[in-house]
Amino acid sequence: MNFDIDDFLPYLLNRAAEKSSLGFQQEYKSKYGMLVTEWRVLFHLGHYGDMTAIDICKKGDLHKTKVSRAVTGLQKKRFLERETMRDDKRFEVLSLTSKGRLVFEDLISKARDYNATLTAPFTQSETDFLFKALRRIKQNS
Amino acid sequence: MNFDIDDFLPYLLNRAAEKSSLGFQQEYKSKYGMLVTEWRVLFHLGHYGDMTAIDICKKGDLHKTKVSRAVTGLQKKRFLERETMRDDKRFEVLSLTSKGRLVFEDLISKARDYNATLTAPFTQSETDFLFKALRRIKQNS
DNA sequence: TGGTATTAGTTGAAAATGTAACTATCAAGG
DNA sequence: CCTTGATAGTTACATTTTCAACTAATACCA
Repeated sequence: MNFDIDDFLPYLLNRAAEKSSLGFQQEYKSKYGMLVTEWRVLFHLGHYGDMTAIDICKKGDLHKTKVSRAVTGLQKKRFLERETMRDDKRFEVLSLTSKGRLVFEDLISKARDYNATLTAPFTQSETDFLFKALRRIKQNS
Repeated sequence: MNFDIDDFLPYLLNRAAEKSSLGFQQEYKSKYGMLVTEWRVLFHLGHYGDMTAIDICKKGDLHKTKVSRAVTGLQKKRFLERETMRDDKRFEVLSLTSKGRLVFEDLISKARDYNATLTAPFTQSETDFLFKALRRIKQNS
């Protein structure tokens, strides 16, 4: 077995991830001045509704310091607001502002298009398998 | 279409990549004190034989500053040596030392095992497709 | 030959990330 | 109550990464 660079899954995954991220980066970066983690946090809030930071950490495999900083950044941009929970003051509920929601709507539609472009070379069942396999790798590892 | 977090390919790829990298990290990190990029450079040299830094950049999608620093690190560990090319003094040929080669042999066999574990849930043809698809995504993006 | 543009590789500063320690709040048990 | 231990979130510091500028060598071309 000729074990090539592209045969080592973690490395191949990493390169595919980086390359595929590049094309979408300009959408949130140059247009809205956002960092990756900020876009991810916005994604969560837009998609799942109000959440606490720790919810986003768990759901998105993100470290809490990253989320903490992203939340600060999004707040500075007036994309979200935070409110301490009354019954447990350790928690802060994060919610998008109307401005933040507009940005989310714009980006999510771009994301859909971009996703479609990425999966265009594959049939529907191939795409389904690809996603299923990646989720499995993500969970098992 | 319910566009979930796990349905956005760049993000899913990123998470799969990070998770799958974790398990292998200890092999080169705790055992040999290497960084990811150092392991990747070692991988290239061990697999393809002597190369210049720029060759590794192109082949491995690595930025030249990363490679430059990784080469310095590997040299300090006495895993590789560099020699300026006589006919074009801008280039340096990088070659593994015998010590470096031993480390490579150790790690490459671990990498093979680890790869097998990761792909264990899939059939051979599923695995083949997965790799083919990832290479395609890497190239197309 | 001489001037300009490229290319290989390095370095320094700024930005981002990871780690660990920290504050504030709450829960549980005596 | 009061202590101990957990949890949400922030902050400080060290490590990495990124970006741009730099050196040294070569290529191109008038």
